[in-house]
Amino acid sequence: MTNCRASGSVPSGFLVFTSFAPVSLKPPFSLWVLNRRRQCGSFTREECTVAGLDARRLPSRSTIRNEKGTESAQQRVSSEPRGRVEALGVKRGVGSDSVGNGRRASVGKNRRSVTKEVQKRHDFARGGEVEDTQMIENAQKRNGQTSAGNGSKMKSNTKGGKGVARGRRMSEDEQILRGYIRRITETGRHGRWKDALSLFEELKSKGLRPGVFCFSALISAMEKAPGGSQWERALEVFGEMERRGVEPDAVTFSALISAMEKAPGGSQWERALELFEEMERRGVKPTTVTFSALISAMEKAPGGSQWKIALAVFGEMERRGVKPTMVTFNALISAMEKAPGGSQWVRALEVFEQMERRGVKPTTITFNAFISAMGKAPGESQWKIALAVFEEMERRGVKPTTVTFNALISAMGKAPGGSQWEKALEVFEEMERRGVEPTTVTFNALISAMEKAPGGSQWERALEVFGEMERRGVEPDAVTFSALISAMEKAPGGSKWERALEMFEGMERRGVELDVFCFSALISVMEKAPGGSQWEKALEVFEQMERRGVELDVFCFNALISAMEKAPGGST
DNA sequence: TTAGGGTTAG
Repeated sequence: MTNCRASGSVPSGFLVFTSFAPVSLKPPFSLWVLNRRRQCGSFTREECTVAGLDARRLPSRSTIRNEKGTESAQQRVSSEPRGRVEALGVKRGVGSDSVGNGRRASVGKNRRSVTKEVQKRHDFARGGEVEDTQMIENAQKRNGQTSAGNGSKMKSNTKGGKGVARGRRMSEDEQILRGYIRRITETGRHGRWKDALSLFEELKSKGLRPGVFCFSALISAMEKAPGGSQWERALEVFGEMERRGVEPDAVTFSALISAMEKAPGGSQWERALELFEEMERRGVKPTTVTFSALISAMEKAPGGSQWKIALAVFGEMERRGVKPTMVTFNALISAMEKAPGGSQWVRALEVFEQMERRGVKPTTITFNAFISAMGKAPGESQWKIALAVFEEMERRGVKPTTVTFNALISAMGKAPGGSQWEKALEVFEEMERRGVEPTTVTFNALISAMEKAPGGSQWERALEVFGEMERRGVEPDAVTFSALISAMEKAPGGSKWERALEMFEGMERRGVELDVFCFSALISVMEKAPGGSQWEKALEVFEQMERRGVELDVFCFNALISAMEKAPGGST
């Protein structure tokens, strides 16, 4: 990729990164995150603010105990956004025993607050190879037995619970149940959460009793629903699990935390932390996966990552001797990458170094996250480092993918003053030479790079890129159009507002969602119309946005204010 | 038989 080689001023080789001032990975709040309830009294308002929490809302441990001794985890975890879930209800065919109903049924009944006892049972359950019919467990509970010292391989019993069978034979029920679990997992992986729920209902209707594996699989299916849309239902499933007295394990909690991570519009990161705490209360030991999922939930917090907490979680993981893996480091780099304003790009670099020192091998995903972090550096993208990272990737034989090239194009596009738009095109050409398939995201990044070229000089090229996209049948989306409209705004000699309007109408024709980005861009286009502001049109656009119920933000107001300022004679 | 990581727009 000689075309994209960093210029002579770029330090070659990866050693350049060690020249940065070391940044400690041990944050001051590592303990705080995990024991925040116990310790909150000693924390400053600032610490709480940084963590996104209201100090006044942090109850003391004793308050929680006295409040309601029998309060269930489900209540604590999902008390707020319940309205919507209830309004939606659970799909047809789900009986009274279903996840949609009786969420509170566990309250005060089966809830055991003594975590040790729970853990014993938990250990027992995990120690046995199968427990999903719950029969063994239930029988044990009835008999008041515990798992102490029972390390033998337990096999599930037949229906009726006559004694515990030892040996390799699996009951028919159990085979059927395993089949269901496999299918729930499979449908879940394909995003078919409704099918997963139906299977769950079906197995119950056959008299099979779901256990921890089955519930975890179902929660995981909810977690994998497209767009993270079923995160609340994941909590509901957890509620049913509780109600049935099935003890969740580390896998259950990890899946739940992961569901919080994927919530649309940014993660439910506070709930993820609460789930983690609940896990602690019950004595369920978090694993590498749990911690990684938690870091990811911090990464995806709305409005930019909760990067400090992500570091704190990492620190806690270290303290406990839970070994971070490549996935953990990738999540941590991403959390640095998504810090508000791209402020933590140096830390992304530090995490990468840390990873290297530990002998954890970076993969394509690591490098992608890393390149992306360079592209987001505040003020000006660190495009030279991004290129150096790419070269290093090559040197190590780590294969770049579409995502790699997309991140690289974006980093070029964001170079100071839009100076690297040509390099963005070169990266694209290189991608083509290698037969790496460009996607909508690729073209969007490219259009955006053209839009940012100095003096709006490449507005026509932005249109050309769009034409190419069309020619290839790559579907444009809202991002494409808002970048295009912005390119029209920047044309030298005044915006091409008529073209922009055309694009906007094109969006509607194609059924592309009109979001606040494209409305704001269109308002700005009107403001910059040649010969003075088309302020009346700007106002019209704004009104249309309101009529359509598009959520307004600071950018669209700013755009409107700018347009009004230019109205002749101060008539508005 | 159950759990974790990467890309685009003002």
